[in-house]
Amino acid sequence: MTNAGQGAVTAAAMPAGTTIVQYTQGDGSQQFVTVPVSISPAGEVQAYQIRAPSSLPAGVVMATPTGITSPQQLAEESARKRELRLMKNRYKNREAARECRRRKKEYVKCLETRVAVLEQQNKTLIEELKSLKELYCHKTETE
DNA sequence: ATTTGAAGACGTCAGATCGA
DNA sequence: TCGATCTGACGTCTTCAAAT
Repeated sequence: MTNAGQGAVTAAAMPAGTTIVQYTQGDGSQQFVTVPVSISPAGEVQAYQIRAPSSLPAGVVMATPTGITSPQQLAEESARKRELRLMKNRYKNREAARECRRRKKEYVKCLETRVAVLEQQNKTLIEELKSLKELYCHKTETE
């Protein structure tokens, strides 16, 4: 594990040319993503350096390449970028879906509460109408 | 104890919407 | 126009009660 210093980020080397990047979110929770990198036999990250772009959420860092020249490397690099972007999208989407479901549940709960209140009001009004009718009938009978 | 079906939670993708 | 966000739809997994 190496610590990049920005937002408590750590990276663990994986066997198949990937690394697991651990990052801390704004709320302090830990998240993990796998990122393809080239690792030297000594376990050092060779083709990437760690930096923290402003477009990422607080605590998230992204690996960027250094010294890439050939078209093949460029293609690999864009594929890696695409993969990283998709991973980020998936993560955000996951969170958004959770939040969406939470809001939906809350909304349904609110509606149910409103239905209960309105049903109670309806009952009360029916009772009131009933007693007023009785009162009216009684009055007309005595006249 | 095992099986089965319903209900709920979750992750993912695609499309809609909105603000810069 | 483009990126970010929201949400509906779909498939999968888990849990739990009822049936066998």
